[in-house]
Amino acid sequence: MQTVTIKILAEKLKLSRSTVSKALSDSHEISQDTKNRVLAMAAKLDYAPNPYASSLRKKSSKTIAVVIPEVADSFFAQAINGIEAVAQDKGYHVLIYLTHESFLREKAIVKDIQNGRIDGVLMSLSSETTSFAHLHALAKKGLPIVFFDRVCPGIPTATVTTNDYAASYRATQHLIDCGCKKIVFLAISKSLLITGERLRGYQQALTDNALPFTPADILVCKNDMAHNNSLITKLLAKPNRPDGLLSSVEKLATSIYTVCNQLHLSIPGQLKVVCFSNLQTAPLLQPPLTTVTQPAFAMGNTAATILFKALKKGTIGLKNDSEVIPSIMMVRNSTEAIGTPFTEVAL
Amino acid sequence: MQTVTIKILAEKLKLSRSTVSKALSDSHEISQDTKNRVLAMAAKLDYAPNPYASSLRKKSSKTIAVVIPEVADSFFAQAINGIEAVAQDKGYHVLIYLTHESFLREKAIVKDIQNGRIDGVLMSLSSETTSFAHLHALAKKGLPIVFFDRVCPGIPTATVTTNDYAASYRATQHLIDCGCKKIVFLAISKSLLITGERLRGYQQALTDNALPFTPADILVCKNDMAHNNSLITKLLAKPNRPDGLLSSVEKLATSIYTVCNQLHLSIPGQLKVVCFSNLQTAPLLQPPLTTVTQPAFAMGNTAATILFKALKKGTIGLKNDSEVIPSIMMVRNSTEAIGTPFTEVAL
DNA sequence: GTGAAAGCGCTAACAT
DNA sequence: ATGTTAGCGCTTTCAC
Repeated sequence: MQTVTIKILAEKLKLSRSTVSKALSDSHEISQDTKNRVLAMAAKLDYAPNPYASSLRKKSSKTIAVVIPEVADSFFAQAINGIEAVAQDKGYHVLIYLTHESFLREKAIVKDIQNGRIDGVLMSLSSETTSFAHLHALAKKGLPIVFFDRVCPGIPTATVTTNDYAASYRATQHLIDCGCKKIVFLAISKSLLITGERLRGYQQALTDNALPFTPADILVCKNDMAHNNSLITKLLAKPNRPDGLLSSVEKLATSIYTVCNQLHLSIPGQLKVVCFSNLQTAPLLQPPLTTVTQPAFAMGNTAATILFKALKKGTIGLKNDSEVIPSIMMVRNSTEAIGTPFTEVAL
Repeated sequence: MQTVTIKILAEKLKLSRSTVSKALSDSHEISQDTKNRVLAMAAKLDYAPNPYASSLRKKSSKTIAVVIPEVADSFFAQAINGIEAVAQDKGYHVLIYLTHESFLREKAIVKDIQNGRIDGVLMSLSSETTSFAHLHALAKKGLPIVFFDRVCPGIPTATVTTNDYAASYRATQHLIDCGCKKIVFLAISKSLLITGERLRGYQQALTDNALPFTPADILVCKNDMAHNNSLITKLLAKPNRPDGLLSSVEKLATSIYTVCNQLHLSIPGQLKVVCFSNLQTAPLLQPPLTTVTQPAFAMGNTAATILFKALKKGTIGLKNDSEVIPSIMMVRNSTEAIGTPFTEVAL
């Protein structure tokens, strides 16, 4: 089966290729009459332009890359929806790359997209990433990058984050208000900026309430559920176990609840729990989980909007502007006694 | 900044472009010595091949499209992981397109990927899709397609599904075994083949147990949570409300639980619930949810494997083979009294 | 308003 | 083993 090209259209219409090309892109130098004829023939023959020929020539591909750790995570899934909404609107294609929290994969992916395949990048770092040479190399190519959520330090470009420090401070304060004396902070990385911010908020709240803090109050988990479950089991089986947990990672909520079930620890009676999480099912868990809910859709949407604006203007490199979209705390029964009405706290 | 091309490499090395090209692709007609020199220079100048030039010339792009309804859904998120694992392994890129259950979007997307941008398609239909002309057009172009989960009838190509009929029969039987006399079946579409299969299993189980069935026992929901909640509220507020629900869609579990909370209906006391769902949090809900869990990762993985096999062989069109990977039923407290141990049922 | 011609960067015949 | 040449399909000067 013969693929229909501009050349074929031109022959059928007894026009030159350039005229057909211009007509298809609605150039003002082509008469309306000719445009109509060309469009009609294109429709009739079901002509579809070859995107690679076009990209090669124009040095732009109408494609962006989204590089994220996971897709089976409510935050990133919702962020993708936000990105996709803008992309479909602007006629862009979205290549999705998953690092699975692996630094090596991230490096390989970043290297792989440096060759002109894409016009821009939306990215959230892997939890393992502590060196940034691969990203500096990417930025140096002049490829527009917008980091969202897990941003990269030291690269002068646009970022979209939420108010991690304030949210974490507020969540910790809430645990303290609920009577917690010993709160452990859970993370999956020590290096991510976002972890640092959340940790800082947590520590400041402790300090402001004259509560002690020791490095042992930070539990660093991995991207491995079995391993995390055993870490958390160890933590909660101790005689001097904490009476509050602040998890900076959505996926750890599952581990915490599972372990508490196994140990017959009651939430919130013996342990109060707050989790940074966008889980749809948070209100339906046993007990309903108090969450810091991030504006995932909006963050993806905003990041994409910034990127497309830069692409449109043809800016080489992006302004160093940082959007911050606030999170919301949803107070539920994992921190307060049964019967307390649900409260939503702006941050 | 000058992008490094084969031409530049050739000039620096005082070789011809074709020699460099062949050396880079490790052709046997090039001496080891030359290969080494070329590779060294390529590394030194940080040469990256232009994928569009290559795609244009070779008429293959090392890119596949994944067309699915949603990404914020455990089944599809896990399926993507399965697909991505194979794609990364084979060096393919993955374009993700979301239909959001809209037929119009699906048509637009399918049209958009028909132009040689991609080498193959993995697809799961939108719930609105009832006409298949756009997909026949796609198939006619000779583009390899593998349908998974929500397959398209009438297109002779490979498919990957789970044992929907058997799973649904077994789940219904389980509800009946738990004492249900009036079971309502929830779906988001009447047209999807998969819905039909699940409905068939449900009806057969009713018949085999001499239970009546009326069309009113099917509740067709939409892609709109507020609307679904009100539909389900209407269903459960009736005096002759059902005593069992079989939901063929993951996202409806949230609605069912939310409505039951509002109506103070106890699960499983007054209503027993089974849901086709891959939710990680199913065991942690109040009460733990009995699910039919689909092999999402394996289905994505298998679909991708079949596609890549076809791409490798250069088969025009795919064999009409259908893989079926069984689901598992996880019996939890939404169907059985508290205290009953968790049971896993092979299907 | 239309056409001729060059070239994006790469690959694959076909020489040598 | 290396080089010459043509061309993938499209866009874009530049000429008429």
